[in-house]
Amino acid sequence: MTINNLFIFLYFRKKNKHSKELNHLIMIEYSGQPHYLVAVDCIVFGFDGEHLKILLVKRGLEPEINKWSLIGGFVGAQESPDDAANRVLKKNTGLEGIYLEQHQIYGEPNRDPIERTLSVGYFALIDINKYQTQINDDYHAEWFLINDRPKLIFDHEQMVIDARKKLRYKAALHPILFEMLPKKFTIPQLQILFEEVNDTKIDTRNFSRKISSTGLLIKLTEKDKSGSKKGAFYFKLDKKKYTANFQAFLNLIPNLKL
Amino acid sequence: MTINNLFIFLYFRKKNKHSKELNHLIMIEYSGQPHYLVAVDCIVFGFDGEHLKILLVKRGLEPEINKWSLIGGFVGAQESPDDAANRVLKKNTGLEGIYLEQHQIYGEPNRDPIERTLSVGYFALIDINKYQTQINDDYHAEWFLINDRPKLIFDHEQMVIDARKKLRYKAALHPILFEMLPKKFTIPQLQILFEEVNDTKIDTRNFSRKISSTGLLIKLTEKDKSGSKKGAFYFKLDKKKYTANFQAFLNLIPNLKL
DNA sequence: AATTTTAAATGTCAAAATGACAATTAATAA
DNA sequence: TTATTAATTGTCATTTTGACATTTAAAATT
Repeated sequence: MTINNLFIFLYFRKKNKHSKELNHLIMIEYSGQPHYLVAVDCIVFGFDGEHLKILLVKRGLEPEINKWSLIGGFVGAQESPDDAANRVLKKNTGLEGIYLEQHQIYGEPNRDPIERTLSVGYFALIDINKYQTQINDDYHAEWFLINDRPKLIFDHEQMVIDARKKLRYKAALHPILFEMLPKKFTIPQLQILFEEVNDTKIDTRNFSRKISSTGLLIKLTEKDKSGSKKGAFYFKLDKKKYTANFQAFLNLIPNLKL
Repeated sequence: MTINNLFIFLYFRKKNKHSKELNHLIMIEYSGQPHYLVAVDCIVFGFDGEHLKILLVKRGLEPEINKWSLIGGFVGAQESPDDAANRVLKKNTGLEGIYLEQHQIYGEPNRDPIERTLSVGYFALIDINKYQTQINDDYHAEWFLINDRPKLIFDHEQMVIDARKKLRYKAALHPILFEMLPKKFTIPQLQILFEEVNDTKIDTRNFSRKISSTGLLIKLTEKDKSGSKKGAFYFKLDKKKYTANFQAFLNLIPNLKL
């Protein structure tokens, strides 16, 4: 009998002094159940202005030590899975307040060869530039092109595939891709990001019309001259409208097939 | 040291005979982690032709025995959470092959007062008529109007709220509501279901135009005379198109706000 | 048998959104 | 001054949408 099970027993002894039957029932139904490790794994997406990337780390524990893996960790006793995901993200990127979304649970009995572990998959979107300023090599994290990533441990490969699909889905309906851009960005930059995520070319004219019609962008006076002679105007998000319209549909991808 | 932890130790003794350091690392990082119970809870939606309903059961174990709860159970050692959800659904409804979708994990440290338990929330859609033929009273399951349900245990109340929101979201984009209708159904029936789920009135003419334009329905020669003198034609799903277009957007709700 | 009743099915039209395509503009480089 | 390059803005036919009205089929009533 483990400590946990003992605790249950005492708890109901106290509450139900006169019911032996009840104590018995608890022991069967609740305490006899198997316990598992619970982990979180984060698929961290970034955008370098040209391509979609993911952040991977070299795993620091057995099994599969030194193999590339998603950023993850076990869920501690005093934290929720969401808490755990935020914690490991901060540990590995130095960033707080990252856009983080619970995605799917991975729970095949033998997905971890050592011991049964269920993993809650998250996907995270971060501004790659923010990260680079805070980079420290303590955790051997590294950005990879999404289409040129190393083999990953366990079922992490599947997690990346699933998360990418979900990112595409979500980004078609909600303005989440801004999370991967700097505060000031240009329309051409934004379009490249959409094209990368959806693996498609978008007509420049129709794209900017749709983006403008959302009313989410505020045009700045400054221009980004790095990409062309003419320069492209910077925009920033209208945060009030962003929050208010987050659930609104955008449909930025023509002839969308998911 | 529990049996599980011992197992890990031996596993790496064997694989890494010459590395004491490695064995040490495993014990810290892997075995020292807390283990939790993992459960599934299913929000089962049904439609009786007039109103949206959910299926609840009287809980058969402490704590909160005899209180109303979602259909749930612990994840067994040899099954995935998906397996577990299908198992408990079959046990409580007699039905197999139910539409089932992983929804969200509920993992606040103190959500279960006895012992830390994480629960994977699922939502399920079933044809309420199919169920009624197989009903047995062994598990005290009962249908409740979604808007007139009893108080639920733990965080099940929140689960229902979340699942309902998700159902609405999903149903706006994908043809999932057919899962709650009999094989033969009429357009007016379908419309009432959409109205129930979205808590709104839809214009009859525009609705049938949109539904027709999906190409998902096949008109039958038979009519349902129960609702009117004229009778409404039965339709059935074009299963090939249903499967092929499942991911396609429908946007059946005008002025949708999620 | 003709008429009434009821809900189902179909029709109209102006406004908005979409997709395909081309011309103009602002800045630097030659 | 001109050429070059990418950013920006524009046109138009087609489709989709939302608001609204009429017709139709069958049973019930007179």
